[in-house]
Amino acid sequence: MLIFREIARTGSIAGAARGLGWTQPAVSQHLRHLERQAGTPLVLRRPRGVQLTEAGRALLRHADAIATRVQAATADLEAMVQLRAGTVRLAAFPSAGATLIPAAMSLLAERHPGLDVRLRAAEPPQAVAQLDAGEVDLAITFTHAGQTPPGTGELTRIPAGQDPLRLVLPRTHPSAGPPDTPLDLRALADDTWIGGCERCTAHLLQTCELAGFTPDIRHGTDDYVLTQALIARGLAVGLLPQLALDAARDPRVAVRPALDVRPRTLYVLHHREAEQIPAVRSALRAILDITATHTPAPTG
Amino acid sequence: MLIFREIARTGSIAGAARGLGWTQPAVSQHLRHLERQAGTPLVLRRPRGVQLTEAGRALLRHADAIATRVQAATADLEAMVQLRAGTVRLAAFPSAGATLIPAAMSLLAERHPGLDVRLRAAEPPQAVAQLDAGEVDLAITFTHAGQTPPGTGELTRIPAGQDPLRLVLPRTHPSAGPPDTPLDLRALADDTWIGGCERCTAHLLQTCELAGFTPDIRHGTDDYVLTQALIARGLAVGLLPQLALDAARDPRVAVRPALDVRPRTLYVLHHREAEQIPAVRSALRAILDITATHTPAPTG
DNA sequence: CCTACCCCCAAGCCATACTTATGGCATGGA
DNA sequence: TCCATGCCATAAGTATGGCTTGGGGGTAGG
Repeated sequence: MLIFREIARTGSIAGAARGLGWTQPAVSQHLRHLERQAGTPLVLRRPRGVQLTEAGRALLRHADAIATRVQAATADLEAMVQLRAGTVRLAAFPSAGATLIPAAMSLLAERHPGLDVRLRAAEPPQAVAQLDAGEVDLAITFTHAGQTPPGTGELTRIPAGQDPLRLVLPRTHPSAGPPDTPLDLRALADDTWIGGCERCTAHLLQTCELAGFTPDIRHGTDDYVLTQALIARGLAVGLLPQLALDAARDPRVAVRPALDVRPRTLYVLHHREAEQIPAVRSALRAILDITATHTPAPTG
Repeated sequence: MLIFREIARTGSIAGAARGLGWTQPAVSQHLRHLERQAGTPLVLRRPRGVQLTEAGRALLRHADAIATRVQAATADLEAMVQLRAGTVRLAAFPSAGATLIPAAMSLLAERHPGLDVRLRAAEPPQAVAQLDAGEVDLAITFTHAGQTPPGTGELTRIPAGQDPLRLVLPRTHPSAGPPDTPLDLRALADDTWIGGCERCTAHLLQTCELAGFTPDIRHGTDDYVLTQALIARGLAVGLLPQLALDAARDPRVAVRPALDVRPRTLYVLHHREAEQIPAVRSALRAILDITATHTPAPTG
């Protein structure tokens, strides 16, 4: 095709060969092959070169259109490679989606303004499911200490820092004391508790068992604003991740570090080959850049 | 390209291989090569097959458009090969253009209604020039006996019958006698003559010289209607080809065969390779079919 | 746990395609 | 008229690329 266009452009087979950096017989053979499968001559051989036949002119029109399309295709792909275009779909758990991810998206937009980044909030199990279904490219998830990390088989799991858990109390609570002093869980053994998401509640139960008591969990929600509202009213105490508090801190609650409670670990998950996709790779980099500066590295 | 479309269509490399009649690694290698020059993965390999990436979807759109264009190109070319489309440009001298060629065009239109046949009138030298310039595909020409046939080198010349010359006289002329009885030129040695085109006049002169006299040529035109009008008025006698009389016979003139005057020979000329062009070949056939039935075969 | 499916990798063989070399043909100038 | 120049076609050789076979890893489904 390209050969035929060059023949038409230069008006001779030898000229096309020069233009393509080939020898004259090579071009001649290609033309012959093309004419063979066309079933009709495409050019008339004249002493001073060649002249297109009607069929040749018809083919040339199509060849030009095809060349234009090929050029458009390569331009599109190149734009994606050069990160001037492309889409990345993210699934993140809410508290990360409200803190780390927006920061990463800003960073990414700064680095590559042409990228189209789309975020949807999803708890870890749902995020993994969406990743499996091909609905998102990256999943930002977490696991609490002692829980099995997500990602079955072909998913790549990248640790992305840790998120410490904080005890959240009513300001009026006897243990509401100095904010930066760690508080032993057992001080709240007789309080009313509010749990978080399913896995968070399970972790809370397990942690308290380790501390020697069974918490009286009467409320439950994965909404950290609701949780703090209840706590602010003195209706419960809770164990909230720092990210949730970063996202929305109710000024009416007291926060203290929890003694002997290990942080949750954040992960970014993706399909193994997805890292080769330029837009996905750059998004992953941006996320890891943000998490590296905003959360402590995982300890194990 | 086609391979990638098949992969996208079947959703797996192995499926594409089955569809193409190839083995799976062959398709895999092609895809790898395509991804290499694209610079980004085009599909994600999943356990149950593959899934197109964003770049893959973009490429697929272009590939579909290109495939459509390729299909259109092959359809166009096939239409030309099957004579459902195509153009033939003819140059013919006027008297043939008024008689044989219209008949041939009708025959051709009957055989291949889709063809676009275009005719322009041109005396033999001009017709050859137009053929050389690529302005027409076929030239219908003639030469009188003793003249050198046209066609220099790379042109193919096909004899297409002969066209006898007739003496044309006023009905009142003493020699106007029985129409089918040949008349000796010398009977008109003392008449006033009208010549035709340049080559026809030269032939007239030469023929009369051979007969032993020099004709008194006072008028000249290649318009055979005008010629007959002059003759009808008794202003001259002339030597006209039968085709010219077939085209327009003035009822006021007498026509007799000319004794010892050899007919002119008709030729169809074309570029050697032009015969491979379906539309041109079929037009040539039609013309030869007509001339074969309407004019005697050339004798030499 | 095993089978089936899909994909990748490595090695070998064959075909395609480009090259060099040669000849024919037409044009233009000495 | 002869030679020189360009163009194209053909033929033969070589090498690159591409397809095949054989083997392995991994994941779903029975």
